[in-house]
Amino acid sequence: MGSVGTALAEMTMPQISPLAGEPIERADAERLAGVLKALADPARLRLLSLIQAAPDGEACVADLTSPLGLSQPTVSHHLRILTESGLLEREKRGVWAYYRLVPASIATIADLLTPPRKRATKRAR
Amino acid sequence: MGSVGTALAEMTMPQISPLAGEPIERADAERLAGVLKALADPARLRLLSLIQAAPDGEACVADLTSPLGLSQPTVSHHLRILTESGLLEREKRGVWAYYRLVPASIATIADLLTPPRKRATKRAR
DNA sequence: TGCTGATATGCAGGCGGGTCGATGCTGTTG
DNA sequence: CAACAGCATCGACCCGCCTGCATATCAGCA
Repeated sequence: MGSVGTALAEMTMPQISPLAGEPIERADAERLAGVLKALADPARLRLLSLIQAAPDGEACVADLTSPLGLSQPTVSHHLRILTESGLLEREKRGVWAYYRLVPASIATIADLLTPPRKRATKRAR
Repeated sequence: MGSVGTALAEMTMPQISPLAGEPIERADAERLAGVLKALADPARLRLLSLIQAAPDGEACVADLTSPLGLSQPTVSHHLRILTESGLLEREKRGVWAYYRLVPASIATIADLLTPPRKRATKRAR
């Protein structure tokens, strides 16, 4: 396991909003940008949308290639990026790999992007 | 003026959420991805953060180059992208160009990314 | 055991984007 | 009017990413 691409969905979800209080630092900006980069792709947005709208809120790769019009390796690639960003979770049942949303992650991003109008931003310290 | 890069901040703000209801279409995905691409950059996130934290909620280019550690043309480039995405607005006073946030735009993005947990999402059909 | 099907990975091509230096433009100042 | 300062644009370089093809891996099945 000396390689690089395994189990990194840990430090992905940032905590500091760029829209509340003092300017964010470089490291926080890069982490938030990383998750936003995962979102900022039409194919991946459609993947999230397709999975969310799937019968049980889950879908496997074969169900997604046709609606997207992309090849199977490309779809796997996008699903991998979304999973490593913490936006999707993967469960392998038999030969199929089922992907489903992680609502908390997306909610966190939405929260960070919400200006301090209605959210309290928890400035309680 | 037959060029391409002028006054495009019109069809930028999307309306359809990828996380509520039926799958989004390709065009909507591309528009939302466009705005997210504008956000998905550390320098631009820090720019938004710096402007938001500025004394009157506004800042000019010269105030932003030093904290970012980027050259003035690069900062102008990022500000241009943010402005064309509808996230910033520009007001030129004399020689200075003052940029400020457009909270409604960012709130729209945050709203589209909010899963139908707390938001009503208008599932009325 | 050997085969088929579903998924992941390697590799390569092509395009878009971030960055900087140089330059042009405009408004201010002496 | 001349010099200067702030900002935008241009051209260029380089890196990362999206995509597909080929291939490897793994589970189920005859």
